[in-house]
Amino acid sequence: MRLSRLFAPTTKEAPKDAVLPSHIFLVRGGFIAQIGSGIYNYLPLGKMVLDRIRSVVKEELDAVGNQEVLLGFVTPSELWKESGRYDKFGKELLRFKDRKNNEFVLGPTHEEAMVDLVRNRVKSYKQLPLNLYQINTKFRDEARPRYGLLRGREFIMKDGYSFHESVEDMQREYALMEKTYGRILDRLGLRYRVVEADSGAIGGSGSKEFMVLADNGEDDIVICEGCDYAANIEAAKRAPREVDASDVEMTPGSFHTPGVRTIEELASFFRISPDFLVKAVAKKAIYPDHEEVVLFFLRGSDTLQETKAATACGALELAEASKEALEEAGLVPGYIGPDVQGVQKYVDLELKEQAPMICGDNKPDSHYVGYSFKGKAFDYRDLVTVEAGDRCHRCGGRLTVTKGIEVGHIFQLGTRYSEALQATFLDRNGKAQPFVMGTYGIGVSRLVAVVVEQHHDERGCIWTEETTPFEVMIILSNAKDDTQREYGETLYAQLREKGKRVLLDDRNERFGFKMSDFELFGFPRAVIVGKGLKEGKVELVDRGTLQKEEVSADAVASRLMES
RNA sequence: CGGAGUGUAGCGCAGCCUGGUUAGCGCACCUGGUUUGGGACCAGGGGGUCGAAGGUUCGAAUCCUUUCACUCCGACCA
Repeated sequence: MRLSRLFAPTTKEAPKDAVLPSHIFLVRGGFIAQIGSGIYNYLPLGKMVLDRIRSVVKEELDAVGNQEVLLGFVTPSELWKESGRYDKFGKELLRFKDRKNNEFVLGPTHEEAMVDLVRNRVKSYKQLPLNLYQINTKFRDEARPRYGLLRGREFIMKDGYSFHESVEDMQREYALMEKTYGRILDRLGLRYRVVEADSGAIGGSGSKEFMVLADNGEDDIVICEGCDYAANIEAAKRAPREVDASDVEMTPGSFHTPGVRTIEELASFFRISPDFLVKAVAKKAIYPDHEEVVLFFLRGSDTLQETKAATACGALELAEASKEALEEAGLVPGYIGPDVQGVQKYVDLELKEQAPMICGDNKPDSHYVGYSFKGKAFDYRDLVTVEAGDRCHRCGGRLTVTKGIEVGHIFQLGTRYSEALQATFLDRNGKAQPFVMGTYGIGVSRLVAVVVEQHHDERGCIWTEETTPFEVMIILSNAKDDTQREYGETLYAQLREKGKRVLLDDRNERFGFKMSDFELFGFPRAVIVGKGLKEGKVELVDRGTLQKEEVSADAVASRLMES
């Protein structure tokens, strides 16, 4: 390709709302362009990167026996009603009607569609296992799209679904997918961690996320310094915090505490560590058909993890509970204690058997001192947010918290969808059984941004070998110089003949301009054809290090074929 | 979905408060020339329904109403 012919409009200025390097450089380098909120066009360079990532994904999946299909992007709402997700998915699901008034959705994920494809077509255990995937456009009407390709509304995802006759076989495939996803990310040149995850709305038992480590990540992940434990903060566990209660003495009873409502106020009022206080967190739990106030009790020094809390009470989501809602539920804000009646409540596991504690007394201006959880039958759940410095529940090592970007997610799905959609097969005994399923996703378009997020400098992108649109760029320092031009053309033809993906910058521009574009594009290396050519020399530039190396003009072609 | 902003040339912005001839600036673009190892210079040039609709007015980019889009903070987010 000649740069003079390539549609790659580079700019000096970034769009004013672009903050992340990936967003800035992809737009400035002419890889992508926004067409609507959270919707992007791919220009030739962006499309090349996308295709390279897509083919790495495809190669690795096909190598382990997965089969590619392509499902309709538009899905009849009927299927979503059948699975029960039509109501649950919320506003993210874009719904619309056709001319005949039939309802459709733009697929945000395709469990329903894939199960529908397989049901009544796969009828026997002899046809299992089966792992089908697609690489397709998805649409989620995100409340607030941002960060360029990282959180768009329209995006491209690889989503795979496997069908099995048993949980054991599904788990075998799940493990295989974990390995395969690792290989894909390795090939793309990304540093990542596999972390334990919350299964979320999609349902199912085990799930793991593939997190690319990046400062600008939206997810918090907990990593153990001592072993290989890693988890999304939403699912992270820790060893119970050690609390030394040996020299804490309390005489049980109510205590007048006017105006003391928060944990901080309470701690200074009693001159005691928040470890011995019981924090009551009230939330408005939103269910498909109603809303109600739910209480969560945890140690004063801990923070509620909302995802864990939502899972505990089975709510679709949790929202802030207003003071009025609390009072309506018969609660006394600021003075709520675990023995309160008439409200759904959960207590953190680490409070089990704890004593003595100070908690709300469920009446104004009063706390109860010397409270004991010993023998109390609450609904104990893991509710705390793990923090940096906590101890690993496996090895006791120190836990740290870092930022990551989710690029892959694998689920042990079970029979949730096959049952809902009545997708069954005949087992070895001739009995109808729902398929045991797994589901596996990779954010393909997100990976385009993620590669840049992890590989860039202040001048632009630095593509990895597997992701770069071109392996080498030939820069003619002065395109009007016949000697340079002839040499460059010959080298260009030579490399192309040998199958190299090469871009020739034949534009009549100044040297600095071309170098800046090269750095912005971020191809791994360039040959600079310039003044040294008279002495039979050209230069080889490495984009990563920006180091230049003088090479004999005759030898550069063979040098490039090595890399 | 709450709160706050912004829509003027491809991009970034000024002009609006205080209405008044032909709506400006930088970058980009086109032509000619000089340049050619780090985003050059000179000269000339093209490009705008001022987001849209309605209203006030002799007169609206500017004031008013409605509407649409985009952005930011938050909530939300397999």
